[in-house]
Amino acid sequence: MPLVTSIRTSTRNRGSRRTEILEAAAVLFAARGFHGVSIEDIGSAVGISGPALYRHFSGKDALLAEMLLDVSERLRSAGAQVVTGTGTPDEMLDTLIQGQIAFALSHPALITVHDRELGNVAEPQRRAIRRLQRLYAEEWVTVLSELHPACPAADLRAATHAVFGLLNSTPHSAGEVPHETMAPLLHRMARAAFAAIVSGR
Amino acid sequence: MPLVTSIRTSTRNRGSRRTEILEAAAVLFAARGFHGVSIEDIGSAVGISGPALYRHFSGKDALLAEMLLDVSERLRSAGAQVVTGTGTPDEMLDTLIQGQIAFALSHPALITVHDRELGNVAEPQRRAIRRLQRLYAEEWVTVLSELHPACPAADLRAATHAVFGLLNSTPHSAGEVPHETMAPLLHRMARAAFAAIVSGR
DNA sequence: TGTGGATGTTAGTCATCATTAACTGATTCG
DNA sequence: CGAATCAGTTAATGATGACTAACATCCACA
Repeated sequence: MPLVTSIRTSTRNRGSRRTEILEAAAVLFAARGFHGVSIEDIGSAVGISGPALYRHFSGKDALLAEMLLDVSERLRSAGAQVVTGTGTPDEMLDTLIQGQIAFALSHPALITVHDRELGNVAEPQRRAIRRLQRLYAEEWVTVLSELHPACPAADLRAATHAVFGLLNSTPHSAGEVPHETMAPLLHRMARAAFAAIVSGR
Repeated sequence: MPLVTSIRTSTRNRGSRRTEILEAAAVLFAARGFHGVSIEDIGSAVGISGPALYRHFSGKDALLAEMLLDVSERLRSAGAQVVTGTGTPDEMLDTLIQGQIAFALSHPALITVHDRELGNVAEPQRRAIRRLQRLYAEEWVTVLSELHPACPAADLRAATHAVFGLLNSTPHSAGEVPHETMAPLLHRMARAAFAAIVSGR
């Protein structure tokens, strides 16, 4: 019995509820972990209550899976666009870094959930998410390998994950520094970290 | 009815069971999150079953709290020793980085739990853990502020957390590269990242 | 020798939670 | 105007899980 009858006039607001739920769930999952959040919690965060979620998702697991799949896909496709496009490897790396920073700063909860909760996704979709994550990381590694041809790919992979850790730290140290300061700071640190890969003492 | 009667001869192995439990729990918490692990899971991981844990800890919450308190305390005290000792700021920073890397490489599960699960600790002890974490970070900031006197403390704090993210990434990208390669790589990247704090383009 | 404490065990208990059922009001569209 | 579909609601249901109770061993030691 929705007391507030739909304010939205027409077109039925396609999918807005789904994304609204996904966003609220991301914040809750980031704060308390997947198993620490109940269906009722998520529902009441968007003003509906409990089992109404099943009108939009087939279950809690499916909700998490879709969230992670969506994030992984967005990152990977943004990355692919960079690598496909024109530019020197150096410029590509800058663009990749900038994209990751922009995403981490604007969707901190999603980033947090993204690298914490994969273990709670069941096997059919787990593999798909892992694959997208791997593809995304491989794009970074490909660019890096042009800048450091002598460096073993395994090291480049490790360095990439380390820089992901650096860039994704924003959700944890959030609020203290404005984005306009944070973004260039992180960018410089990431560039410098990559430049230090070379094993020259 | 312990079929295997105590192999340990004497002195009752003070507290060995406690630490054994803490270590097993850390691995499980890191993999599936605090709420994703049951008391029964932890018990069977150390060969006892379920409620036997209550002979060692007053509850699941207390177990997590003690785990985080212990890690935070170990890191902070190691950090304090560095800062108190002699040496140039540059050397101190190297020592701090080295200590963090050594800890992250040898206790990946603890590091993971440490920066994920604070939100699941209740308020009396949450504050204590936060305090230790803050003190530890402040030690890094103090050293950094001698190297970058012109830089605002807030930026140094953000940079410190970013480097924590970089160094603590090891658990996620583990196994691919041997420690002997990983440790110096991370060290170089961390040093370079800190050197890039200076806002000079 | 036998008593007490430390450690376990198994069998409840009580809450919480994901999911399903049954039912209701609106909107759209023929 | 209906009838269908969408998007909610509240009330079960069934599992799981934290914690407690009652009971058993073993070891140290007086």
